Amino acid sequence: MPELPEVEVTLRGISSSLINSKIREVRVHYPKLRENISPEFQTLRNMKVLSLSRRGKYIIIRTDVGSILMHLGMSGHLLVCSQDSPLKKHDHVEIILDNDKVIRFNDQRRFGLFLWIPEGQDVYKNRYLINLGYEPLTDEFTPAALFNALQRHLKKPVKQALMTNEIVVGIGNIYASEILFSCRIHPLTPAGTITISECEKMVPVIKETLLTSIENGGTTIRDFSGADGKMGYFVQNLNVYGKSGEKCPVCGHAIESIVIGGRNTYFCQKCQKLKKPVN
DNA sequence: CTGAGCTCCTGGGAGC
DNA sequence: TGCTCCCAGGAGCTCA
Repeated sequence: MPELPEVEVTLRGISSSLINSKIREVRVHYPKLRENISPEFQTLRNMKVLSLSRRGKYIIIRTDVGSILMHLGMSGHLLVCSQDSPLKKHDHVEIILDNDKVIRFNDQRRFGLFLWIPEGQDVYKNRYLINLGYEPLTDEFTPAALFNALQRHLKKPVKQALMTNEIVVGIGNIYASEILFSCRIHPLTPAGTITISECEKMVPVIKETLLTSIENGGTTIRDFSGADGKMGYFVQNLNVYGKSGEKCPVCGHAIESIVIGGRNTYFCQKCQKLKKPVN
């Protein structure tokens, strides 16, 4: 479910409740997620929340005694509610605050991650974060940076390369299709043949696509919602994702879908021509 | 080193 | 109506 915009929307949604408050306790109802939730969580009491940040699709809540590292997986979301509201199915973890609010982590498919990193350990050196690539919304993510990163994955289809977190973080299956459509680049184009001028086109499109989606509250397909339970509206801005057989908004040709790396990929054959191999 | 494929899990929808 | 099969927005891991 969540790609970078959905995680950012979630982060913004929980931040006002968390900042300047204390986590009274963390209640774990079902520990078996992607990784077993550490029993240490149950022993934590009255932690002061210092900051909230995001790295790729990971959310980091830093407190005075350590950090919580979270990932929403494919179906996870965080919901802020009052402490007396009833638990829902798949509410696996509750972060109980000292301000009458509670943040609930709900994850139907249990691919989410909930890790405790004690104070003294560098969160960013955690094995989940250490190899992550460029943060797309920062100034370091430039056309040259993208070009160089793609050169390390010569044969990989560019669509798969965009989804590789060691290159750039936060772009999942939906936005990868959308970004390539906006850039008129065929998703099967080998990453190594992407030119610097194509990177000059792609980088601003990546930033703009993600930012626009954040402004629209993310993309809701099936069950994504922000921390307030509201749906995201970026789905109305989608051009090709999930629209096979429908008309391309630019040329009217039918949108096609193919499977790349096991994932459905949507594109317009006419607008996104595959380049002829050099030689 | 790279890429392909498998894996964790539940639920919704299609097809019979 | 009910069963089975397939698919889904992630990403780490293993193996060739």
